[in-house]
Amino acid sequence: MQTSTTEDYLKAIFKLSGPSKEGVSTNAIAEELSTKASSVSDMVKKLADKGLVNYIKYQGTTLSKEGEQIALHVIRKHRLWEVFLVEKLKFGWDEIHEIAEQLEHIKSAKLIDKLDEHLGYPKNDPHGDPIPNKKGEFHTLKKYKLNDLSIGEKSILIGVSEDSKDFLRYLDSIDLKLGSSIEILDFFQFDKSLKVLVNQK
Amino acid sequence: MQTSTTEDYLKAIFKLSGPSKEGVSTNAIAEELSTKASSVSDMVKKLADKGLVNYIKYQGTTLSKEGEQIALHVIRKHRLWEVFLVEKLKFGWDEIHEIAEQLEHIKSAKLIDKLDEHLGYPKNDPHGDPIPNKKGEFHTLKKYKLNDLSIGEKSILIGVSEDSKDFLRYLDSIDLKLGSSIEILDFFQFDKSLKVLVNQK
DNA sequence: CACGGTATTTAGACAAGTCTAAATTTGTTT
DNA sequence: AAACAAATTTAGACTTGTCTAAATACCGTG
Repeated sequence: MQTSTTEDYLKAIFKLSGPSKEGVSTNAIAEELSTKASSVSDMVKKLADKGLVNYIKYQGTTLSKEGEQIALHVIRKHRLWEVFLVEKLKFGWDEIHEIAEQLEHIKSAKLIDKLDEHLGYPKNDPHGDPIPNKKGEFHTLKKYKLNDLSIGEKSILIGVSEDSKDFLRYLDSIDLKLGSSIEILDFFQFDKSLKVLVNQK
Repeated sequence: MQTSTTEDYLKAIFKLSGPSKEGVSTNAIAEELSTKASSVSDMVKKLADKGLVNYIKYQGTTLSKEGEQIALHVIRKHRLWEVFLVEKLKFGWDEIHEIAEQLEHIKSAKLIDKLDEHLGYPKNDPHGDPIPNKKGEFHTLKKYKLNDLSIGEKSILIGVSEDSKDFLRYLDSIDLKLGSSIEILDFFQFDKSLKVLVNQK
């Protein structure tokens, strides 16, 4: 059983791993986890010893199959708890990250199964990010773009003080559902807005 | 902010503190926490430095006012999560302790307030033990006896495979509610049953 | 291709908690 | 009151993860 620090590292490496198989840099991990590069250097060595990552000196780190499974499982837990906090406890979507960051480390497979059931098997968290299933599957490509989109839209939501459920409803209204084709056309840095192509229009 | 180890120690000391003000023995704490006496000896010294316990060498440990408040707050969290696990996630009452043992260390005052509200401000956990309020109050004397009773009854419940809600209903049926006078008349070691006086009869 | 700057790794130290083994205190028994 | 056993504490070591400072590797530019 891994420590919560191990889980944090695997999650960070997963988050920083682009679609390419490039190794994630030590500095990037350090920044993501608000720690020092030297600490990361130590840790990835240990994670490599446990077979959770592939690490080559000076060339960065990638997740092993097992490491990726663990990362996906932690992300699943994080996102399910976020749904719980918003849907059941009525938290604002902007307050939940820090709490879910703790809850994601609770160890009990049965707990997560029951939580999933209790929430009605949600497919996305309150930010619109997809929730991996028990096997860690979540259709990488399609959902990756949805993920990007949600980040862009989030900034706008802050401006108009909308709840994320409204955001999800908005997505419905523009006919954006699972399976819709999306293409990011442009990204405006000055206001963080996105121009996207939905279903060819 | 205290570590979860600190919280475990304070909770253990609280649990082992009888109604008297006797110091809790190092060995008793070690057994309760499945650790060694030497580790406990080290830790209580550190807890004393932080003002959370009163510790006199060779004479045991008691909680300070602040230490007791923290212990009660942890117990409050533990019991609220137990209610959640049974009432909302439909866990059996015998599966919840280990999970609540982890959940009790989650840090967020707002989370507990909202959880309490979501559960309808329950006064007792699924084992019948009282849930301290936000101030840590839970009417020590009266509830202490209820607590003892629930431990005795728990053994019986295991025998007949009853749910704790049934147990609470049973309590109602014999007219035992908050405020009823209770006196433990006898305790039979061989089958762990209790003979009690309820409302003078 | 050498140079300087950045990224990364190594070395040594530290904090929290734990353990084993040895020393000390307490308390009981005669 | 002396002696022994049980409880407790101390001493020293270990683990996990972190940090600072110093050493080393990598890489783009001249």
